[in-house]
Amino acid sequence: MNEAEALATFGALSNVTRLRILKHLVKAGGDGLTAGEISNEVEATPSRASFHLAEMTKTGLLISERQSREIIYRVDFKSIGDMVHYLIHDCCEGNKTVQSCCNPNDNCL
Amino acid sequence: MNEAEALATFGALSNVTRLRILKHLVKAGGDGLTAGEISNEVEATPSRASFHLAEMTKTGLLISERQSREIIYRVDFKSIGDMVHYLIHDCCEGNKTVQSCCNPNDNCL
DNA sequence: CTGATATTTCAATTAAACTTGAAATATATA
DNA sequence: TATATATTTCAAGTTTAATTGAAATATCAG
Repeated sequence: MNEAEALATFGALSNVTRLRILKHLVKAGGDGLTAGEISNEVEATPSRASFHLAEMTKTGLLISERQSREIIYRVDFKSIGDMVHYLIHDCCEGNKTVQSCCNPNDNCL
Repeated sequence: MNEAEALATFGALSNVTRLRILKHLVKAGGDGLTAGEISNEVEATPSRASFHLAEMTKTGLLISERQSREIIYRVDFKSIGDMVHYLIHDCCEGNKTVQSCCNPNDNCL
C-alpha cells in the first residue's frame, strides 16, 4: 500500500455513513448484504448508500457481486489489513505502543 | 475510543500534509520537531502547517509543548494505538486476516 | 521599551465532499 | 412486451475542509 492508497482508505473511513456500512458488513459475515439491506440498515436513501458503497469499493474496502437483481457487498479484510500494516509499519515504524494494541487483551480502550 | 473519535482520527490521517507531518514526527523520535521545522519539511507555509498541526493536536494524534519561542510537536503513539485497536477490534471484530498484518513479517504489502 | 523571531489566528476565498431527487440501467416476472 | 424491483448515475445545490495572506500573540535579546 502506497501513500495515495492509504490516504484514500483513511478518507473512506472518515465518514459516519461509510464507517457504519463497514460495521454492518463485518457483522453480516461472509454472506455480505445487498445494497438495499445496507441502505435500510444505515438509514440512507438508495442513491446515498450507492454513492458511499461506490466510494468504498473504489478504495478496495468492499467487493461487490451482482446476484440477479441485487448487488451484494462484502468486506475485503485484506484491504483493512493493508491499512493496519501501513499505519504500524510505514507511519509508525513498528512502534511498540502501537503494535501492542493489536492483541485482543491489550490496554487500549 | 468511540465512533466520533475514530472518525476524527481517520479524517486527520486522510490529508497528505497531515500524513507527511506524522511521518516526519515519527522519524524525529522523542525529541519531536518545532512548528517551523515541520513547516519546512512538508513545504507548507507556517500558517498552513499551523492549521494542520492544530487539527492533529485536537484529535489527539500530537502533543505540543512550548519551549521558549518555539513550539515542539511530538507524536502521541497511544492515540494511533487506539485507532489500530478500534479498527481491528471494534470495526473488524478481531478478524484474523486484519490481525495478521500487525506482525513485522506479515504478508501485507 | 524596541525590534526580531516563532507561531497562531482570522476573514476571505477556493476546493472538495456530501446530499438530493429525478432519470437511467439491469434484471426479473407476468 | 409491459411492468415492477433493485440499484446506479447524474446534475444541482449544500455543507465542510483547505488555502491564502495579513494581523495578532508570545518570547527573547539588545
